[in-house]
Amino acid sequence: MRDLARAVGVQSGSLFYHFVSKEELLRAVMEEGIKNAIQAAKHALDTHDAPRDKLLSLFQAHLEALLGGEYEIWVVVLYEWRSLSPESRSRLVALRDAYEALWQETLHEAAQYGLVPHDTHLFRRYILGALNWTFEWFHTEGELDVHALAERFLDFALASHSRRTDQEVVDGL
Amino acid sequence: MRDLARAVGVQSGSLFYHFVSKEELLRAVMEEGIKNAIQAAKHALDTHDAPRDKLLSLFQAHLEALLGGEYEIWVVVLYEWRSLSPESRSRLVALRDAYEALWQETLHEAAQYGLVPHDTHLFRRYILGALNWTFEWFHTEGELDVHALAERFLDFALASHSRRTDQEVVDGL
DNA sequence: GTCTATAGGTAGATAGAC
DNA sequence: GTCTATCTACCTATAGAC
Repeated sequence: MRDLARAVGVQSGSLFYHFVSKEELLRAVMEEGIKNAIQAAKHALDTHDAPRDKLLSLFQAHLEALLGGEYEIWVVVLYEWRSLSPESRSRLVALRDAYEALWQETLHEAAQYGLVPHDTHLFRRYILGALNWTFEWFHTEGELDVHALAERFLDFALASHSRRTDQEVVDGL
Repeated sequence: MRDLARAVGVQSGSLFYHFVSKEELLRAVMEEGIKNAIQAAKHALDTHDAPRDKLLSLFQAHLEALLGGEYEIWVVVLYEWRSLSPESRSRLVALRDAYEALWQETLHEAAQYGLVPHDTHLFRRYILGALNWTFEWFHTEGELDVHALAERFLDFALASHSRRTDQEVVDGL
């Protein structure tokens, strides 16, 4: 709390006028991060139509949020769940579920076009794991840019399917 | 430190006879975890020959270590790097690199057989991200067992390549 | 090697002046 | 809304007896 107070230029006690406790402040930060991610994902989906384009834009929105510079927000959104009370956690779980529902929907549609495996529930966890873990190593790779990374990871994810011809996809193979 | 002391049945001060500081204890725990993972991975690789079998056994060894019950070790190995001094971190980075080198080697061989993409460096980060993130959700999925999960994730990873015929693989396509 | 006791420091949070 | 001042509790680590 003292570090945060210094960062915004007030005394540590002053923060408790705005947040009743340290945990409430943590929850507020995490909540804002997830809400922003939801908005970014919705915008990405709204501006694309083809299933593969939707998927790529989701990959890009996710990685841009995570790696785009707001390190401090994401380090807590990713790793401070264990510091929350059950009540705070519940509120955030609801938001996270809303975010993952956007993925679920998009993956479900993609699966119907043969782009991804049909077990979209497990595949979603697989993909989001690969994406979230970039937070641990991306900053050490100077040469790679976020958009390029999204495309490479989408290639990895679609591998089997994207190699099939368009006609095969139409045929439902 | 008091919690740990209570868990082993001594007073908190007694722990400092065995470890000069809290950080040294943390480092020792993390080090043991990674060393065990390296041994498990080496054993897995030693007992399999075919590239796909080696890969599957690596997936299984990784997930068994991570999800097999030693929750307390892995929560620190995965998430307490930021608590270490640069010196402690360096020692652990060396160990982690040794572990990842085993993956790199295995993936390189698999790529030569057309099982995985040729950019094994990025693909390794992609796969290990998906695997490590299971730590966040696996315990909530009562029905799934670790070995089955390894197979499903390997399917996701190999998708494109495993669908090709054996002859195509031999031909190097 | 473990104990008791405690030093020295920091944490979250509060009270009341302004 | 922010300040100063401080309370209470906790933390890592140490000293010296056994």
